[in-house]
Amino acid sequence: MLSQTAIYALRAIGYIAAQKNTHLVLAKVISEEMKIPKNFLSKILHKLAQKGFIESIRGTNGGFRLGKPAKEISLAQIVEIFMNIAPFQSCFLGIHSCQSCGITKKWDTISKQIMELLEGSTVDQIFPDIETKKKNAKQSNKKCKE
Amino acid sequence: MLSQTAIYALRAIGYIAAQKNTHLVLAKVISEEMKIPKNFLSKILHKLAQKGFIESIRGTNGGFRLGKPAKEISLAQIVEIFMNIAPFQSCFLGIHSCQSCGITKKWDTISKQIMELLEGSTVDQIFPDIETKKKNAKQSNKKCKE
DNA sequence: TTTTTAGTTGACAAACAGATGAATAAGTGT
DNA sequence: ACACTTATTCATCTGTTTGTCAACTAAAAA
Repeated sequence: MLSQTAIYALRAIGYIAAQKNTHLVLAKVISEEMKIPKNFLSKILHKLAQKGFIESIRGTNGGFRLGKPAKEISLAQIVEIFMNIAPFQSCFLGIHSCQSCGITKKWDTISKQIMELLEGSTVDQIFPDIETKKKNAKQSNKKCKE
Repeated sequence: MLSQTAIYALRAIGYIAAQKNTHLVLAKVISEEMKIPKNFLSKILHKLAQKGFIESIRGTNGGFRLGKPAKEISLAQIVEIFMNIAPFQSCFLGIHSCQSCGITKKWDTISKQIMELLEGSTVDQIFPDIETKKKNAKQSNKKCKE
C-alpha cells in the first residue's frame, strides 16, 4: 500500500509534530520510539529537511523540529517524496482501455477516497495523543533552554 | 497497490475467462494480447494451475483453460497467491496502537471497500467484452476438436 | 582549543521483484 | 519411430527497496 519508507517518514514527522514544537527531537529518540533503523531514518529526515518540512539543528542540544505549521503539511505531501502515488489514481489492472468495466468504476470510487485521506489529513493527526510522552522520561535533557 | 505480478495474474486469468472455455488459450497469445513477458507469464500460469484455478494441456493444440467456473474465482483468491493482502486490512502506518485516531478510522472504511471489491468480484468481470476477440484471428487453430 | 554531541554523507550489502534465455518434459500428429 | 508443438523448469540477470557501517562536518560546551 504505502512503501515502508513512506510509512517511516509519516511516523517520524508525525512524532515530531506531536511534540508541538516545544523542543527539538533527536533522531535517536525518533528511531527508538518509532522503531525505525537509525541510519535509514537519518536519510529520511534529511530529505524532509531538504523539502522544508522539518528543520535540523546540529551539535549539542540539536535535533529536529517542524519547518512549517503541522496543519500545513498533508500526508500526501510527505508520501509523494518517497513513493509514486500515481498508481492509486490509475486503473486497477494497469490497463487503460477498460474505462467501463464495473471493477474499474468501483476502484475509481475507492482511489478517490484514498487521495482524499492523504490530501485531507495533516501530520498533527497522526499521533494526536502522545505530545507529552517523552517529556518526563527525558528530564536529563532539561538543561537545554526551551 | 497490487504488485505487478498480481496484476499480470488477473489480466491472464481474466483473458482466459473471457474465452468462455470454448477453446484453449496459448500462453503465447496471452503474453501478446495482455502484454506480459512470455517466460514470466509461464510461471504465473503454472502457479495458477497448481492451485487448480486453471488447467494446462501440453503438446500440439494444447494451452490453458479455467479449472473451475469463472464465477467461483474471486479476484482475492488470485491476488493472494502472488502478494500479501494483509496490509490492506491492518493499520495504515503499521502501528498497532493507534486504534482510535481519525486517520485509522478512515482507512478502515476504505480497506473494507477494497476487500469487498477483491472478494466480491469474479474473474469473468475483468474483461466483459472481449470473449470473441481472438476467435477469428486464430482460424488457423480451428482444426482442434472444440 | 579540545571534547562532545548530533546531523550528514557515501559506500555498500541483503533481500526482493521483475524479467530473460535456454534446456527439458510431455503431449499430438504423421 | 519421428518431428513438432507447447508447457515446465532452472539458472541467471537487473533494478529497486531496505538496511548497515563508518567516516565526515558542524555546533555547542568545557
